[in-house]
Amino acid sequence: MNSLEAGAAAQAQEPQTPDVTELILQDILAGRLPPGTWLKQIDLERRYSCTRPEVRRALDRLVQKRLVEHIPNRGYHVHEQDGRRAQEVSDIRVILEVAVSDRIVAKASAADIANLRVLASRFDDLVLNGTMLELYEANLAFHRDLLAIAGNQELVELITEIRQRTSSAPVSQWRTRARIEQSGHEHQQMVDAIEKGDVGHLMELTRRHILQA
Amino acid sequence: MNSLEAGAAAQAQEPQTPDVTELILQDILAGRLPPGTWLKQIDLERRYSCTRPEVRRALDRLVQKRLVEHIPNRGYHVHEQDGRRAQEVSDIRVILEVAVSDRIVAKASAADIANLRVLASRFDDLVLNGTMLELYEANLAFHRDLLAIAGNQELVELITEIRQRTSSAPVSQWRTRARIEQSGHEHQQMVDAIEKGDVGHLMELTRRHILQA
DNA sequence: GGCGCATAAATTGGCGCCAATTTTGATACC
DNA sequence: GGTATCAAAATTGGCGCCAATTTATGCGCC
Repeated sequence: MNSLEAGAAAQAQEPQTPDVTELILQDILAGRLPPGTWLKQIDLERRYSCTRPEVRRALDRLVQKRLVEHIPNRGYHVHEQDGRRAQEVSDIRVILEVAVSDRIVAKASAADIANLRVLASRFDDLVLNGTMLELYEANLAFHRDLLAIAGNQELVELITEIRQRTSSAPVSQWRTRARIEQSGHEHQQMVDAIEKGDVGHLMELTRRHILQA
Repeated sequence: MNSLEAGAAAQAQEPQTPDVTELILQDILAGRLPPGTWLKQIDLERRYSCTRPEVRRALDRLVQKRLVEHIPNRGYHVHEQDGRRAQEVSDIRVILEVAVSDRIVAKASAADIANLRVLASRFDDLVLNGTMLELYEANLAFHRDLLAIAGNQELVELITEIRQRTSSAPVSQWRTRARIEQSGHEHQQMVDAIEKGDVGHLMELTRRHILQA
């Protein structure tokens, strides 16, 4: 009788109402809507087969997320990538993820480690047989589950949010294939460090991984 | 010709369009709309003398900020305070603010220190002659400017956001007048530590200040 | 007298229209 | 030929209405 989908991830995908906000966000993240693109309401309306109010609500939410910029009586456009902001977000990520390294090592169960290995392997597989977006999502999934071990749910949500805030073109964040493979290797090393209980090593790995990812 | 108010704080107050979202947020923070209160669109429409779409946009934004909860076909209500979440947010604050203590000490100029002393004094004055909300804002202002010294603008915004996320009733966060006076005293001590260049002391003061504030 | 049901009231939420502003294009003038 | 001005087209954004769902109320029934 009563609905029980409080969150947004009840099912993997909702074919009924895929939520326009999420669709536009995916297109921005995938690089299909490059920074600077003007988001005309008419175009979006047609592109996503939705109504005007839905488009407007989605745009307003994306403005709140700082992903698009709104200029009154002019329109909405995809926010230009800000080098300084990206650097600042990386710094924040380093501080937080390094700081909870000890909790991760302390709390990680055998099941947690096994799960991380699966996610790390999935990332490695997608290096060869996957799109950039799939790679991006696999990377996100690994880091989400890694952080979740620390036990601070709010922290997981927070970092997911701020990662979206800057990475307007996550596709271009890994420049070379060599760098991607390196990232995958670092994931494995991080899990190794957790298994061995080497907090210091995990901290250093995390720091370098985030700063040059 | 062209507008230059990119942000939202061009002037101290905008008598033209005070933005309903901000008004509702203030009322929630001030405790005038306690947790659990149902926010009927009709009531808000009349209370803030605005139109239906404005109310709806404001509610949607507050849902994004996690301050109100939305139940489809039922309505919006002020989010109940979650003890676990509040604890987690405090933990995050401790990690971040302690982590940038060294940068604050390193970068603080004489002007910065003078400014912090003014803000700390203002807080102390308001302990005697101010409302709880004024006190709350003065406290926020002190911590904002303190963090700003570290040079990471994104960090300042982030902490401002997550502080709003939980403190549905900031009025009740300081239980006794003695605790408030203690907070004011701690502000002064933190500025002293910065002036002396004592990073370790600032870190310890910050940690305690946040955890029991 | 208590419980269940049907009807009515209220509230939410989707949708479209029209005014205000801006941009673009053409025309006339220097 | 370039520039300023004016008009037309396009886009944004405010506003209200009406259907769908839920909640409250009163009536009949057990």
